[in-house]
Amino acid sequence: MDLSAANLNDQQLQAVTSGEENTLVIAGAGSGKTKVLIHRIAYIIANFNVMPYNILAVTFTNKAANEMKNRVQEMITNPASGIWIGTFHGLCHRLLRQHHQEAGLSENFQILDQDDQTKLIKKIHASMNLDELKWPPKKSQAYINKNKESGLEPKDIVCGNNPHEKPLLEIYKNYQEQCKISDLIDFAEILMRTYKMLRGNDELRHRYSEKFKYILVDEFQDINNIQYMWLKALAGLYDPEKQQSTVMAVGDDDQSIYSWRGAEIAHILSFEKEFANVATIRLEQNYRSTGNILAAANAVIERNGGRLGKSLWTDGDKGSPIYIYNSTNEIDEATFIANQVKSWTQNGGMLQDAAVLYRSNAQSRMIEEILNRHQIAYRIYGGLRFYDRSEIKDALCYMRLVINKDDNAAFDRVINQPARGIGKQTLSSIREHANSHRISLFAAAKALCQTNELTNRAQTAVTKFIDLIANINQSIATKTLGEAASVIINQSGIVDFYKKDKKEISQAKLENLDELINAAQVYNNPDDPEATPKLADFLANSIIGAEVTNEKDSGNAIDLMTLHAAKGLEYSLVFLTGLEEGLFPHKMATIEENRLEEERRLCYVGITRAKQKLCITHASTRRFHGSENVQAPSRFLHEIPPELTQEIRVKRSPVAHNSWNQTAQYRKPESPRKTNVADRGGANSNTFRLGQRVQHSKFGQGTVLNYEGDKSTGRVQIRFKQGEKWLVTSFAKLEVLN
DNA sequence: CTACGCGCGCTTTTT
DNA sequence: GCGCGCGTAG
Repeated sequence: MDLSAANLNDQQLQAVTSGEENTLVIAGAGSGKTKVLIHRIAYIIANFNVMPYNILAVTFTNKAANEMKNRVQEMITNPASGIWIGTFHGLCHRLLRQHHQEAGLSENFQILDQDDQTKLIKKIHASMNLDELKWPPKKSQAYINKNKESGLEPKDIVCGNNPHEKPLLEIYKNYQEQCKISDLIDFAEILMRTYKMLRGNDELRHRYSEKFKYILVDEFQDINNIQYMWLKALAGLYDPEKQQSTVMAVGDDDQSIYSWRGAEIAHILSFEKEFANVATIRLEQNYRSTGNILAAANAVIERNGGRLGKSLWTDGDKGSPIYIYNSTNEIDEATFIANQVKSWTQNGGMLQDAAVLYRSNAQSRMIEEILNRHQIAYRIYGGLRFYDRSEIKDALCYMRLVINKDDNAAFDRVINQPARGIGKQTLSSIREHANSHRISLFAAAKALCQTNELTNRAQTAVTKFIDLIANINQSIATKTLGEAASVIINQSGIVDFYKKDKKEISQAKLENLDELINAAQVYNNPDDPEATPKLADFLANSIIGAEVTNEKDSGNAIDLMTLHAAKGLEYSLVFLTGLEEGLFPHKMATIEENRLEEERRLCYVGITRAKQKLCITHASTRRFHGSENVQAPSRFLHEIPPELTQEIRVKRSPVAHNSWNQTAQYRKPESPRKTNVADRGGANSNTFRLGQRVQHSKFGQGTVLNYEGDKSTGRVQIRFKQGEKWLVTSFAKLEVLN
């Protein structure tokens, strides 16, 4: 295979062409790790006399998996379809579907997402009469997931009479029972069950470890216990007498930011110890950022202890200094960003080459508001996913119920959506009957109707619902997936429900439902593209296989996102905001040293997103949870050598906190993507006049006292009953009354 | 059943 | 300050 065209540096080449030994690639930010991974795959196929189906490549996100699939496809001439490329969850799910019997699941098992899981746990708490204050459902959820991530089922846990754990274990048991009744498995269970299936089934384990002669794992620093054990099982480590797979683990200990999700960097060390003959290669040459940015990143991350050790370098220029701006408050911070973005675009920069990063989502509000005010288009990256929208989840739950009437989570969600007269009382009778007979809610509902144990009205409504599901089930029997989706969505009543409502939002929901039908029509099982698409696969895929859509058209807009969401991305211009003690590093993380180190890694991730220009901001005061706080600069700011930085001071008219009301006129965007809509006010003239009467959706009627600018760009002061407010007219939705 | 009002809590969230 | 979840009123 000719690699000369690939332009690999020595270390990259060494990784790509390593032989049959296991390899650990410590890949710094921007060091070309995806390039190494895909060239490695092509190299294996060309040089090791194996077929694509002998290769397994694992990632964490669907986005990464899809990117790898596409790039591999481009590189190799014989079709890559045989390669298993996917996320841990996607690949495990594929194994479970293929071997559902061995895994103890039925053919159409479905997946309980995080939301469903929380709801189910709450129901269990209620049925156990637990005090929600003493036993927060969140704690139970964490307990269950943590144990599953360690591979512990309830039967594996010994807690004796420990009063702190005993009820949790009881909840875990009940939860598992409920999942079993409903034929549902949660995210953690996908992994645990696959691992247990492989561990407990020698024939199956041998088959797959022989199949996957080469295994590649991306983002290895994020791997959790069960994922690591799964890898060991597939690589043949539990079968020392057999030939073992060749594993390449690629990761960056400095970018481990998901320990709170169970990721453990220690697995990198375990990998070096437990796998035979591990060669470690470091990719330290950075092709992304300027010298100053890398120097800052290195200086910050050096403060962490216990690193594997790595120092990024570039043969490019130092570039501009790292700009630091100390704002008076968060309004000033956002205004500064808006102005900087303006001069960036005025100097020929593109909006989509810029990003604003923040530690927590709440910080985006003010930035959105000011960007709106300045007519700068932005997108929130990592907002609500298509499949998380309520109408879509409702539709999916109808589909789930149609293929499996025992799916309690689905039953719960749609039994009275749209409202069909089945109230709390009726539901609790159903639930009680289901719990005492250990049957599903659907079965319980049916039983209660047959024995006339409900009020007449309730019985009629419940019977109607049961018949509805049965009828739909019948009518889709011979239909294609797309037709079935359409039938289910239309007959369920959700379409009529939204059609009756003339609000804009309902219209959008109807469009989303159409889009879902569309998705069903074009769906093909990525694991088995030849097969006739099945509803069960489509449903599962919508939960674990769907890429987090950040809307089709990226358009010319600046990206706003959390630091966590930024991992893996790069921008010419990056604003790193809110570098203040308590916010970043976050207060909750400053108590323990290891959590502080994770915050520092997060900072490292943030800095290394920037290609050319990095702008760090911190506010002297910031409004939080409703009150104003004095903010000290983040310790991370002091960790950047001053010679790399340049403090920015701007001439500005003082922006006092209350000079205009910063929240009253804020309206939450309905879509993750948001571009500016100028002049949403309902009036026809483009200016206000003093004394004009106006109507505001929240504050009621008021009188215009003062105004600045016109309706599309300005703001207006209005006296309402509850006081005087400055509102930004482009989004205050004011109606002129006279 | 829906609409409103009150109280609580509040980091990040690949699947 | 805002959203949510729960409780009560209509």
